[in-house]
Amino acid sequence: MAQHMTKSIIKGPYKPGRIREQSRDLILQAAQAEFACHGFRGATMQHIAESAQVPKANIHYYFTSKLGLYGAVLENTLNLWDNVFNELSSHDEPAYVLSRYIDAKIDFSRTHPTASRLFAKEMISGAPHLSAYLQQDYRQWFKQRMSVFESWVAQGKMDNIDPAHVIFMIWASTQYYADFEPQIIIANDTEQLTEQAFLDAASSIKHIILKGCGIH
Amino acid sequence: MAQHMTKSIIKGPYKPGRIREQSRDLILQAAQAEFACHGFRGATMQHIAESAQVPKANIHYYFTSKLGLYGAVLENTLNLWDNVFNELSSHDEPAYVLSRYIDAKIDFSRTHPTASRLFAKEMISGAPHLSAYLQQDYRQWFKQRMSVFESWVAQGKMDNIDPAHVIFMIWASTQYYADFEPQIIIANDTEQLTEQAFLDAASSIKHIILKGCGIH
DNA sequence: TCAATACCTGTCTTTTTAGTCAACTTTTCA
DNA sequence: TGAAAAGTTGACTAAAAAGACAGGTATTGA
Repeated sequence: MAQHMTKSIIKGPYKPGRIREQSRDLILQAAQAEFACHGFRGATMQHIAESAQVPKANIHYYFTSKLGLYGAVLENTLNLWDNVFNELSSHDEPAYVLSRYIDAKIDFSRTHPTASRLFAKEMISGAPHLSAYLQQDYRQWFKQRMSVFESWVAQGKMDNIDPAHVIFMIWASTQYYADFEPQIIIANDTEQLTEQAFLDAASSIKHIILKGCGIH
Repeated sequence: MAQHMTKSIIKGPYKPGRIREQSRDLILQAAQAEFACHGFRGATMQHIAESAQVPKANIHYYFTSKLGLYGAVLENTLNLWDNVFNELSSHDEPAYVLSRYIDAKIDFSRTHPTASRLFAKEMISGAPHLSAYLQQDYRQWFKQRMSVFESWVAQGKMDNIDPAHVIFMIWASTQYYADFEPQIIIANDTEQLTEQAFLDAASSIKHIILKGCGIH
């Protein structure tokens, strides 16, 4: 019992499923980095195992296969996206809504660069594992936001621009700072991107998007 | 001799190096598609061989190794970029220069989507095979264009925005239509992107960038 | 405390992969 | 035209890959 208590203090109180959750998270995190860097085919279970510092067989205890692990990583990452997506809510003032959305997207690029890269890799490969998501949640979200933009155009609150291109521009510009980091680092003559660099980027993007769309 | 002539008519006149060039191009094209879709590690020589419809051993006759082939593909693709890069030339009228550049970039996304994706994949992986290029040609090009923008700002021809972010926004927005095609296709409720769709995208991007930067 | 359950991992198998090589055919040019 | 050079390829090797599995240890709750 004394032994158990000692371990308890170190590892935290016993709880069923606690170890499972902990181990899964550890593996998922290592897998996300590996898949983001090398894509599904280029990633290896051995590398993921080494990165997570667990034996390869342990990964197969928690995940059925490489594809199953990849699916779990994608699902895990999709939940993160959702929060940022919902930031672009319905509101009367386009300037307020778009500003907040751009800030949230840039912040996501800074705090979750591997998540951004994972999706970029998947998209570039033709999104073979995301078709269900794209057809469902994403499509619905996109249509809703489109109608919000259209109402703004109708109310004369912004220029008559196809909202789809505005949304694409915001996504492209904000994700660029996560996905194309090496290019930006070299252009900026720096070692790594500071938080201030991201804030400056957000500021420039907001200026160009808002003014460019005729939003006051 | 008659046999030779017959073949000559079909295959074209004999020329030293002709076969070499033809076979290399065939393989390079198949390799570009494979690397663009699956990345360096995820690509397999077997798939490239099948796609190019040559035996795998033939690839190794023309290219030293998988890495050598990848290097050749990258080099081949870099030359394409250069042409588009140089489109952003020095000129007195920012509206003219940026419009032409955005048009050229969007056209590149439409006509060379795999080239765009290849670079995107390489960048997302941390650009391990492009450091030499980034440190040399790219860095130099970037600095030159930056000074052009700065002179425009000094002359009051555009708003006082960090030019780096403007360039990044243009790149991000134009490449998005090649790299994130699946997302755009689903958002647009279409089967594939038409030339008109690219022209519309260019039009919207030009509107937002020019107006957003205060360029008349 | 003691089954029962959950968790862990070294070792093995099978498949896939990059790359080699020697025998072969086609092309070239003097 | 014929010998040298260039191009072609089926069959092979060695390494790396995903995954299976049995025999272990740790955790849990009654």
